[in-house]
Amino acid sequence: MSKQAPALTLADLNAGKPCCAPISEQRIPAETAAVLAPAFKALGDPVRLQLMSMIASAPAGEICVCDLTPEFDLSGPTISHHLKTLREAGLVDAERRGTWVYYRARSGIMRHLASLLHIGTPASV
Amino acid sequence: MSKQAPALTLADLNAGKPCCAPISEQRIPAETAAVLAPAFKALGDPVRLQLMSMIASAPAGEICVCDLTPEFDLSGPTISHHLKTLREAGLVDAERRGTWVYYRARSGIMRHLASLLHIGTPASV
DNA sequence: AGGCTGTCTCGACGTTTTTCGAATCAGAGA
DNA sequence: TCTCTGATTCGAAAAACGTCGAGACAGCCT
Repeated sequence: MSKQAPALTLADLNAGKPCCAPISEQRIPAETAAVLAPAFKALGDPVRLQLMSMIASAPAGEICVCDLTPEFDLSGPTISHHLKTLREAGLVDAERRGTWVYYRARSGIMRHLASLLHIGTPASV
Repeated sequence: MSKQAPALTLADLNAGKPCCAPISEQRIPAETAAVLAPAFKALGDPVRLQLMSMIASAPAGEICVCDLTPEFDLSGPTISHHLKTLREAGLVDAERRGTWVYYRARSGIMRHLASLLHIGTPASV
């Protein structure tokens, strides 16, 4: 699974605490930024953002690659590559069942990212 | 390659509605993804994520470039380039006052992005 | 077994991004 | 005016990225 050996991963961050301070309340240190940035980067492509949305909003909580691919004017390998990026960013999990592979969102991570971006009420800033 | 001028911008999206459905509740269409992705992409770099955090958490609600630059082992032009990226992504506003330029976060946009990522509270975590 | 289908890996390509130094622009002050 | 400082733009080079076709792998079904 881990091809590289980063000192810290997104999952580690999430495991440590239920959440984190929004970036508007506390300046994030360089190490934290290095761990978080790849997750945002993964969402920073229109295709991956759509994929993430399709996965996260799948009625069954998961969705087959075979349902994802035909929604784009892109080759199978390209979609597979984007899914791998999402996987390596820690945003989704994949599971093979027979011929098909199903993806599901890692909601804890998603919540983590949402909290980071959240800004309190304008007045409280 | 070079696409046509984007018919829609992040600011437009935000102006339309106070917020939007989280991607976990509703699959986002391609056009929306195309508008949103650049914002996440802008946050997808460790330097920019730190810059964003410093700007968003600035006590006065704004911060001078002269206070940002010395915090990194990067050249002035490089920091300036990242700030431009943040600006063009619609995440921050810049204002020149005399010799110095001040940046402030566009909290409406930030809230918008946070809401998008937010996942309700399904039984499974 | 053999073939078929769905998914992923590999190698390659053109494009985009990150970074720098040099040059330029904007304003303050002598 | 002329100079100094802060910030941005310009031009270039290396690295990373998005995309593809070809091939490999995994699990069905005759």
